[in-house]
Amino acid sequence: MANIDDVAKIAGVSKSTVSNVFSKKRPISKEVSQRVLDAALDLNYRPNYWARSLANKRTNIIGLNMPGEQVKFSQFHLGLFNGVLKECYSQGYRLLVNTLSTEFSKQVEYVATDPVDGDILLDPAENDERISERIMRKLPLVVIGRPHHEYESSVSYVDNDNVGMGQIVAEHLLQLGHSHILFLNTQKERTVAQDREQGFIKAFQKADMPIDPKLIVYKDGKLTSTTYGYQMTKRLLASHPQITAIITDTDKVALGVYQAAEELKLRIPDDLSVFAFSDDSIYAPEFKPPLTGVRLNGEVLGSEAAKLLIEQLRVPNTIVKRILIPASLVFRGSCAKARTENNK
Amino acid sequence: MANIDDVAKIAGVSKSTVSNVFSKKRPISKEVSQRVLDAALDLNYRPNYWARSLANKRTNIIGLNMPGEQVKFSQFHLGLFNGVLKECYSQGYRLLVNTLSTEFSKQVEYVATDPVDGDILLDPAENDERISERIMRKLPLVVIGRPHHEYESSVSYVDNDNVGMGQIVAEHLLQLGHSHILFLNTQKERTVAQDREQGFIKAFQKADMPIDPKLIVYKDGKLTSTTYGYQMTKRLLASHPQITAIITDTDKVALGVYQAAEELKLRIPDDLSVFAFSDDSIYAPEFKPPLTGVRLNGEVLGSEAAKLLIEQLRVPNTIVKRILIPASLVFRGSCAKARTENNK
DNA sequence: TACGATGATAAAACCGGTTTACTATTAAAG
DNA sequence: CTTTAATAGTAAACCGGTTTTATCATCGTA
Repeated sequence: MANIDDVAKIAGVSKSTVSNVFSKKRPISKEVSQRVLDAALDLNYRPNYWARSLANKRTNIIGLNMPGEQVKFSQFHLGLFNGVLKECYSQGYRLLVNTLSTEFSKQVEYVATDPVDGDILLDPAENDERISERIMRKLPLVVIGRPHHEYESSVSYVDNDNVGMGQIVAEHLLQLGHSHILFLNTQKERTVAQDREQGFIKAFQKADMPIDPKLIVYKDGKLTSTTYGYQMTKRLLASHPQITAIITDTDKVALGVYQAAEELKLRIPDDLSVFAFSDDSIYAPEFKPPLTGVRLNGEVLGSEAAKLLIEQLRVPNTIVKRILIPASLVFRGSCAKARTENNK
Repeated sequence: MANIDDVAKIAGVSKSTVSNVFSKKRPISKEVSQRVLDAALDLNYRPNYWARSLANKRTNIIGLNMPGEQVKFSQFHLGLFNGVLKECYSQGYRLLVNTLSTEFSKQVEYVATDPVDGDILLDPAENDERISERIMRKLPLVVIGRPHHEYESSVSYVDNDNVGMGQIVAEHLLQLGHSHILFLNTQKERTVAQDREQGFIKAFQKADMPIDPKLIVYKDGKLTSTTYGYQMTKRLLASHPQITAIITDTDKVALGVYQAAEELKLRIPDDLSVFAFSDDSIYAPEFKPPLTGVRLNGEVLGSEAAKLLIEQLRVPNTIVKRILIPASLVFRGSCAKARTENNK
């Protein structure tokens, strides 16, 4: 492959002139410019991306980083991904999807700086090494989802309005007359769990209704989602027969609820209303009855995150920002008015 | 950021020794190694990705390239994407998604070589510049989908077994007693159209049945898929009332067929069987009746493509390969036995 | 005519690694 | 006790760009 020296020689100019013709960092006279471009065309020359990045200390690539072993993209990620790409596309950035196995990235011969100008991080966890590492290295960073307290004020992030969502959902069910609502929350450590719960409680307080703390349960990380939904539904309905509605984290959990309900001969939604956060799955409409949930705007989340990051790259030292994306309910038929004493 | 010279100085060795400790290209004694690693840890040093790439002429990044303006990933792409990522993950490659707007990539200041070791190309087109360009530059390349004749024998590719699929579908319908089958094919220029048609015809020949060429129609690029399905169904059913089954390209086309059928008061599947290639959409199960189609193994397609490419990168001058992924029918209820004269 | 200012190009240093060619040391072989 | 071979490490060149500094011609102005 031809390099910048070859072009310089053919065009009869110095390499710095060729460089400036391509990078446009300094004006080069029309005639010389043309001579250089002609020579480049002749030799089929293009500036080398790596050499340029090395000298520029910029790559025009942003990274999308998902936690180690989890490589599966879901429907929600698809939207997110489309959002990020849309933004990259229009602003001239490439996207590097980074899901190297830890096995690889720990080996000495693979240790290296990341080949990106900045990163979008998914699913932040408590004491997330990925975050602390990037802060230490001063790498521009935007997190999708709320990071834990330790980083919350030092890192820009974009998140669903989980508090708001929790509240809206609870209010909706309260208005339908449900007063004993089982909340099958996700793992306690995750920030989503805490946020949704907070909204849930807020709705009860606003309505001046008492909350039974036993009706908020958390997923055990070891259980599969469906098993979790199934087991908890059976257990809690046995101990708390007053329950008329269940809020689940995902539709997979809801599937377990449906199974339990069938065994218990409870009709949905007549005897039991079921609600699921995240409308992201392709299965939601296939439930019988179709599952009511919220629409997570993955695409908006993605594009906002990308915008935020690119802004950081363009204008260094931008302040830390938080963006909350509101979500809307999607009514499908798995929620109904609470059964009253007479039709019980 | 600390660089290799800093580390060398602290550890009291030359930079080439540091380089060899990290790249492991030459053995360095245990003690010196340790001294270097300690110094690196102290300085929080990591080898610079771009400097390394420049010297090595390898990036360990593979590119996923979609045609210019089309940035939307669909359900099918999702599977494909998961397949590619799975392979990257286990083989230590990063994935660069490349969807820069042409507006950007044509500007002189953005012209550059691609920062990848090789590319996976989606949706090859006739006279595809992306292909010819990469062949010229000798960039390793794997195409997903069958490229046109000009490149077919010079480029490795992975594709669905469209010929086989066309044949299986036609055979299935023939066995159900349909003899007048309308084939709403996609644009004539696309290789998928040609392949599926070939399989379709093969099935008829094998069954020794005549084909009415008027019953194979092609999509006009300007129409939306649904309009295409709707208009063609109305037109062809009017001129050829013997038609008892319709094969469509996608479920969007099928939706148009369903609409037309409803207007014509034809019941599906009793009066009219409908089949759709590609099960990739989330809508297929939501049709009434649910749509019968084929399962495209996007994930397999993706992982096979990635494997092929990585093999090319590891072993230069590997021969050109073609991989066909078989697809399987998914029966859902939109196809039935052909109506016979008596129940017509 | 001489002066500083301006603009275009060139020469050389630099970005941060890898690699080649060479030297010094030690071990094994004859 | 040499000779040969293998091992460990280094200096310098190199990968292909960018950038700083220097050079030189041209121009307006005093």
